[in-house]
Amino acid sequence: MKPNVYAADCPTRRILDRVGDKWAVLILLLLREEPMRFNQLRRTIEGISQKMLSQVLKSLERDGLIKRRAIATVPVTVEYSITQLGVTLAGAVDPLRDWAEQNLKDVLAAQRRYDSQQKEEAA
Amino acid sequence: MKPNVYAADCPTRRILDRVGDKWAVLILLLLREEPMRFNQLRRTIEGISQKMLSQVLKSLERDGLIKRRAIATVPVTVEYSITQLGVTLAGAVDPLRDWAEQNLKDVLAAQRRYDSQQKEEAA
DNA sequence: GATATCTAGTTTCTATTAGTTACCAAAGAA
DNA sequence: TTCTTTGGTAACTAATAGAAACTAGATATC
Repeated sequence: MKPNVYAADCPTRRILDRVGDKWAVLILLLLREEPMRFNQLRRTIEGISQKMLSQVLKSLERDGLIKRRAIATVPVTVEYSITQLGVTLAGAVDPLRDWAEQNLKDVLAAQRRYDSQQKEEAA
Repeated sequence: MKPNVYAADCPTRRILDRVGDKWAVLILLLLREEPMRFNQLRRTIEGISQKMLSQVLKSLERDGLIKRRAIATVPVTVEYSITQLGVTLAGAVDPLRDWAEQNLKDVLAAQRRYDSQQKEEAA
């Protein structure tokens, strides 16, 4: 009864797409360390815009992976924290991050090989 | 000496982006099962266009994750197969796929909760 | 002989999405 | 008075994903 991950309508693929999100995983890993506020996240993640951050936080909350808590201070404080479900997903992402760190050199070397061969063929 | 995954120029993030690619992981998992030809892949992966398939195959080859082998038949046959490096990456993706399969129900439930609450607030 | 088929792509164009910039309200500080 | 802070939103633009048509070269069909 294995779901067919290659079919267009496979619900598992919807989740893989979600995880594939450029910023989502980064945010999840950060919030696993400690709860954080909106602008704190923005400053930590280089290159993310307010709009994207707001958007991704909303979708992560919708998926039940993080929690949003607004505190009535002035100006208002909004704290984001990871949920139990989010922690398990972050755990599943760890092997991937480890792989990236261990194999980065090999990938870069492969890219250089490929690029120099392409240049050769063009000449 | 931990790389800062949250910095814009972190090379590890380049790889996470790569893995985050919608089709790349799907193709990698397929080729781990058995080598496949271009149109065979296209038919198996529902919803992928020829352009995207061609593009993703090229970038996977560039990263040294798959191999391309053209056989001089008529019409020409091109076989794609996974490399050793690709196998290790696919292995790191497995926990993610397992997580998706196990927790899909919870995610969908969270989405329904969120959506109905939004509708309530709008009313 | 003209047309259709297979292969593995590329080209062109459009729709969607990602990202940038400017702006909002409310309150405190300079 | 203007500037800064909070956590966003609205409008706009750049980048990318995807749809559809086209390519080549040889073989099969009408």
